Amino acid sequence: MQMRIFDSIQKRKVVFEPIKEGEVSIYVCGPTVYDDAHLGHARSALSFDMLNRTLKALGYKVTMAKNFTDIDDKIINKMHNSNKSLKEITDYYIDRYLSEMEALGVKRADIEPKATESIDAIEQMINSLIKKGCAYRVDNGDIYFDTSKDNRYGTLSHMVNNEDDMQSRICQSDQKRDPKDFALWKACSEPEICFDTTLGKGRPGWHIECSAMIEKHFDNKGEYRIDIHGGGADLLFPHHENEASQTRCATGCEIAKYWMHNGFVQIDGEKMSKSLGNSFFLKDALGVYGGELLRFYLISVHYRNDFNFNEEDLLSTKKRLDKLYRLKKRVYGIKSGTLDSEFKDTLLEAMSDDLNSSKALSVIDTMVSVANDRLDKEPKNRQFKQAIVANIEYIDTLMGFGGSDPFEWFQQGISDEQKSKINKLIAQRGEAKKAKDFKKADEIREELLGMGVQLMDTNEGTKWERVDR
RNA sequence: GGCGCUAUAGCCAAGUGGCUAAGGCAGGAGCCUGCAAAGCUCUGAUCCCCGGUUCGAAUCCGGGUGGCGCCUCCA
Repeated sequence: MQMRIFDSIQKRKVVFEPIKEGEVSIYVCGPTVYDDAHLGHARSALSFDMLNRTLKALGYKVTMAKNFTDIDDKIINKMHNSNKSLKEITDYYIDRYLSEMEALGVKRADIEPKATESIDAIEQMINSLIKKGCAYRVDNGDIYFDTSKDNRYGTLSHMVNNEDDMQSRICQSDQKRDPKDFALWKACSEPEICFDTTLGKGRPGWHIECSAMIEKHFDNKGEYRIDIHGGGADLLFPHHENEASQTRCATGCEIAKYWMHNGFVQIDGEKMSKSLGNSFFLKDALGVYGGELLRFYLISVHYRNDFNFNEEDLLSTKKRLDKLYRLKKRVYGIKSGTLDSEFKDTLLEAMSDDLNSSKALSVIDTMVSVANDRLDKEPKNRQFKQAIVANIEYIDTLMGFGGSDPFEWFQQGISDEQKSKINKLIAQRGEAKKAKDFKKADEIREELLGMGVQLMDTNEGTKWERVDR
């Protein structure tokens, strides 16, 4: 089975062909750690987590890098406003980011470089750019990249720059030779945020870190440095354009063979922003809905499309995931058996087609439906039950959901004390039912429903789930 | 102003030239059940509008209209 991905540069789906047979190198732009992660960070992380899992499932040896930008104007502002050190701020947000990503089931990257720990590579790359005449220093000590030296600048994003228009946007005091030029190195003197290097005292610009980190951590020496470079759709220009240009000028190589960009997240049809006051922090959403549901919801839309986050949709999507867990309850305690190869192939094929997670979910829906039907007809077919267990395990591995305990899933947020009360009432109802006192049995059922507990009489006895109304 | 994305049933959402346009939620009918719930079965779309290309288009091209994004820090 081959992997097909949509390459942002060619603007079409292409068959993925790795630089090295059987291996894939991926670099994804990570967050600037000056604030809590929002749903957009989650979307990006999930998109490339799916890529990672799918490539691994196809048998590739994947090396994935995701950086942390831990030196930046916004962080420095926060430092000045909060009286905290740079490291206190960045450590705090890196920790939070990692634990929130874990809650979403995002696998850790193999390499997690930080800008402040890559100064050597950054310095080396800037020096090399200066040597080649692709960078220049201005009066205040800042160093800029000279975009005019790269005749392929703009070929990545296809941005045609309108000079007249650009004029209005640049700051008058800027000493750039061309509006498109960007800072590689910002001179400064504040000790905590400056690095003493052969470039002078200063700190790196944003774009250079990714190029430098890729040089540092990946060692392909051919035409391309890495296989796939990913990030949010907004990064295509100027960030990725600049990265590509720097690497091209410094090394003569292209930075990445393929580029992938995930779509945006909107909230109730509006762009997320603090000023709008819409709750978009991942921590808030995780607190209310939990990581697994959030993951399931966010991957229900193809990664390249924009995502409109909406609580109503999220809750109807939960019912879809519930169905998987009800099936899991039906095979509870059964040992895993042989995976249904047709199911596995169909699911993996959907994901191999440019991460068509929407289609993958529909493949799972069908598996659940077929399994329920057959379990109704053959309730004692142990081998079939074992296959279902294996199927669900495979879903967990490839898609990253379905791995929780099915009873816990439906009983989240209910204390042991409440549970014993519920069980007592269920037992009482059982007695009433046995005595054919249906009036009393129904009263108890109503009482439980009032407590948010829905009963289900099954062959294996009465089960219950928490219901949200 | 420049560049680009998008428009599929009440809602969410796949499909990008050709059998009956996936799947989920909501709704309706049935089976099952003491009754429910769950589960299963059945049930819904001339694919934004107008032209064009083609034997054939939701799918390609042109023009509208609506929504959105990037061009400034941004996932």
